[in-house]
Amino acid sequence: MPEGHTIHRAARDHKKALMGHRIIVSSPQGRFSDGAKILDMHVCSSIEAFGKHLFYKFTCDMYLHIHLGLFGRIRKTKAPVMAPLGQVRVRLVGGDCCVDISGPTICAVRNQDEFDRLILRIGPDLLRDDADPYYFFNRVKRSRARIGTLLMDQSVVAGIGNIYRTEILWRQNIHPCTVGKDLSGAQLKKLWDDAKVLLHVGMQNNRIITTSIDIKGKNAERLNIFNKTHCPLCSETIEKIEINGRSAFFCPQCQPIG
DNA sequence: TTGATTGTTACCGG
DNA sequence: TCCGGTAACAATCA
Repeated sequence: MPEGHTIHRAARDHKKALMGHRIIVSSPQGRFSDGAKILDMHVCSSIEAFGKHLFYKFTCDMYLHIHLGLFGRIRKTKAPVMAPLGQVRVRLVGGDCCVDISGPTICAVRNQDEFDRLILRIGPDLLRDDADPYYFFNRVKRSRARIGTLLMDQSVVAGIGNIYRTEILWRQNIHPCTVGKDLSGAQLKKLWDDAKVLLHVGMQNNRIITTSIDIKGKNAERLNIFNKTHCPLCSETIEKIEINGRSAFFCPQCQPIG
């Protein structure tokens, strides 16, 4: 479910609902009792997203670190608090808000030092104002890896997942197997700018939208070629390949190998 | 029951 | 040192 926009959206929403409140952190299924005990009843002082990582900071100077992985979900509900739905690992209750987190691959309590080291590993985040595009350009230009691999490497650029990878490369007419070194500065600048726009659109709408078709229609197509059979531009048959174990799609006509 | 899935890390071999 | 492949982990749905 989550690419970068999901996490940043959650951070924004949860800030309004949880910050400044005393928070009860619990593990309804008893699957994360260590974190729950440490953070019980402290005030939430900030919530921030870095790429796909989410950090809730508490006044006891500890962070709750969440990464949803492939299957994780965040559900926010209003009081009264209901029985948890599915395998809820952590529940945050404060103000009139209840946040349930299920299926995360990372769900841990961090101190300041651990937080600082984690942040260093994360590349420029397309959804953060402080993101440095030149770091991304340089990493790609020096690399012999395929751009399809590099876009998913969160130390190169943070926030892009499997669906955005396919869609962004199609929009820029770049074959996913093109080697990083072979891309021009102009191509990389367009790639960065487009990715940034798409992630912001995703955050606004709370869903991935990469088509320019009217997004208000309920049945409007929201993706161009991901999981599709034909290219919406040239009608060519879309090809499916695996890159680093994940499916990638491309149009052989619109995305010639560079 | 099986397979697929909007993710990441560790480890190994070339 | 870089890059690709594999396994492991997570939860849900068709």
